[in-house]
Amino acid sequence: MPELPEVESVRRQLDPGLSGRTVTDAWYDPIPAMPRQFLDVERVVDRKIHSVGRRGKFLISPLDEGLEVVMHLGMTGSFSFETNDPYVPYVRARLWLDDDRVLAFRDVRRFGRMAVVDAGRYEAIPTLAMLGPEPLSDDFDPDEFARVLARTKSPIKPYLLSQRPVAGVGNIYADEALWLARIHPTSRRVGRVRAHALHAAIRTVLEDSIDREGTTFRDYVMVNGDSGRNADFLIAYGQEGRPCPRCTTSLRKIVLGGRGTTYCPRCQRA
DNA sequence: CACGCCTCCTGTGCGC
DNA sequence: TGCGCACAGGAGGCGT
Repeated sequence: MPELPEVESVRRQLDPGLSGRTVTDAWYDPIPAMPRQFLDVERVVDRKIHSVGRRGKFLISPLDEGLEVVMHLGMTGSFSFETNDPYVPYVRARLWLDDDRVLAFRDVRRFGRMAVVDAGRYEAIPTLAMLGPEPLSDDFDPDEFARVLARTKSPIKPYLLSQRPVAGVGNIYADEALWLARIHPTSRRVGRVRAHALHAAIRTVLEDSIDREGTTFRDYVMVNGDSGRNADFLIAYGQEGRPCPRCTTSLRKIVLGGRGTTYCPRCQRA
């Protein structure tokens, strides 16, 4: 569930707590079944964290010595600074800091990831290596977006989820943006005009959600434990059977690329 | 080589 | 009440 607005909200709380801190020790839960969940994490020890940045859904922190730590929340990941609470289940990794605080990475489903890499070397993280432009930056250009969409034969929604045409859009905001731009999720031909509408819609739904600190259904919380406030504002995602706010047609749910997909069959034309 | 499908993981909620 | 199963959806990998 963490998509760009949720990761950005986490980043904003993580940055002041981690910037300038040196990691004094690191631990992670070694899972034979998922050997790639943690990659070279021990290299973070004795390194100073300069800042906490973000690309798409990835948190990226520059360290000393030309290193970076790359973190991904997966489906259920969350960060917190440990307190004296008796027992917090599903903590998969901990970083001890030089101000005596301990950063805990909690992740029920183990889809999250943490890796230390040479800065900018993302061969071990293919989605990051192929990541599309940052949607809220000038790198996300409407005309270029239209050209990229024109080149693919994939249905638009699964293509958005690939992170290649634009970074950070997941299942929730794909449904929201497609609804706003009036594009059918299975559409294989998105022309220039609709590409421009989708470009604007993606920015709108992401910015609005960031303003509300993300969408919480169950697992997503920020570093301070608070939930995001965007769930009450969703129009399409999870709203199957409710009337479309534009045309009152009942919203329909289908499975597309293995993902639940909700849209308005009347105003989102194929 | 782009694309579509399966898999990883675990808790939840539903139908029977 | 209990059981079994579909479902949730991030990204990685593999077959076509």
